[in-house]
Amino acid sequence: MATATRSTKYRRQSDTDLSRMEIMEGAALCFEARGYSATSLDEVAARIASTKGRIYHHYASKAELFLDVYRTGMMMNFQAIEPILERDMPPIERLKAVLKAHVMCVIRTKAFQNVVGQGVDMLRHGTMPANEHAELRQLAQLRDTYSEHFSKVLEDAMAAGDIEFANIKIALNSVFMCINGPIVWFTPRKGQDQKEIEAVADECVLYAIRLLGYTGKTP
Amino acid sequence: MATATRSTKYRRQSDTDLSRMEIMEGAALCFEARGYSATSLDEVAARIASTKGRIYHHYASKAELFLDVYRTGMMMNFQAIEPILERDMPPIERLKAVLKAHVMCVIRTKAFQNVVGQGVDMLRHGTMPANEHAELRQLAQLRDTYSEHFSKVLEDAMAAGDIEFANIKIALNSVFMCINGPIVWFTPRKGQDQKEIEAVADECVLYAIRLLGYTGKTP
DNA sequence: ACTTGAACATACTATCGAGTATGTTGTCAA
DNA sequence: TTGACAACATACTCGATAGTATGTTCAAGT
Repeated sequence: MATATRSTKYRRQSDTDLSRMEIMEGAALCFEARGYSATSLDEVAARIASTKGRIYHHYASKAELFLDVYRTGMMMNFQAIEPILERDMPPIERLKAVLKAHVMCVIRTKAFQNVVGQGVDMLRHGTMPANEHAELRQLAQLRDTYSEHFSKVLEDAMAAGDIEFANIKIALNSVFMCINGPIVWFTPRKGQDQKEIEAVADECVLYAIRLLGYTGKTP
Repeated sequence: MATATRSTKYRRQSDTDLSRMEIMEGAALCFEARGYSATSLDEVAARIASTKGRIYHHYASKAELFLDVYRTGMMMNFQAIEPILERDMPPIERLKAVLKAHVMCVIRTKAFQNVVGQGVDMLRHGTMPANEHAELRQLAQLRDTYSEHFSKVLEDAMAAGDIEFANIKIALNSVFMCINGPIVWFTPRKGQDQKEIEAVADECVLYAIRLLGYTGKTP
């Protein structure tokens, strides 16, 4: 019986997760298109051919839904780069690989990454109700951790003499602006296959490492 | 009498412009902080220690106010770079100068530039009431013209052999992401003088031209 | 002095959307 | 089979805010 109960529980949990993911995907698209506050939950519901009741069954508030999309977007980023951080390779190659993985991830999860950006802004400007503000701060720490990973990779490559920059804060910000660019300007074309997308990503990575003073050869 | 009438008219026009500018500055700060739709006109009014009545005396709608801020932001950009475009100088130097001027301008007019960004997004995603949509398109054309100026400067520098890139659209987008970065991440410190701000701008420009393959010497 | 109109402020309306309360359906366990 | 509960849908409430209608002030023209 214990087994039966547990399997049931798991299946249900799985169903719930699926439903929440569907809601999040609709929400991410709406938030991306119109921004957090301009998006009504009725719109989100309509996008997934459903109703507001379903959303409120899974989320206590609009803010919680937003935060879940935010968190999920960050998780996608971590999953994209963490395997590479553990691999043993020359710093400059790791840098390239991490940048590439990030760009590919943001292109694939564009809507979610846009929400992440909105979340960062929200914290910066201190909007959003006070009760959810705490979770927003927590998520911002997650973002800082993510940023720290890049800092490390940058410093390693710097120490190896492959790149050079003056102020690491400005350099890192500029790199992020560059590799996050597709979130803003990338629009998927019809019939655009994986190869073409990779070509775009490669060019972004090229510009990002050039920005860091990489010349293509180790002098 | 004609003279008197005209001088009166001018003074009044000047007063009106001043009042509108004050409203726009408050609006720009609010829109930057909370986004277009999350910003109420009561907030904007409060920020300039005034009331909604004053805003509606000068603007027919919230959208019109937004569009005026947008337009003003673009004008600021044009005024920053146009003198340089007319100067006679080597392409690479002109490129550097234009980038520097742009960065200084966005730092100085941060809130307005943020609104410009929101306006671009709005057009891209087709939000905003249909009647104002036309003017939004018009403003987007202004933005395209601005972008065209940079394209020209890039191509000249490319022809002179000072920089090189694969796809000009991606390169230009990346450059813009980089030099518009301060709109997102720059926060003015107290007691930060002009010199320090220029140092930040210079570093942004450095990264932007590096991104374009500039090595510092003409090979 | 008095009229006029610009430049506001004040007081109100009407709508939209977040949140809630309640109803319906299907599934599983006992 | 029935009771319970998850997973929704439907139907409401209520506060916030864009927009409007009206009142007030003051400076300039006559």
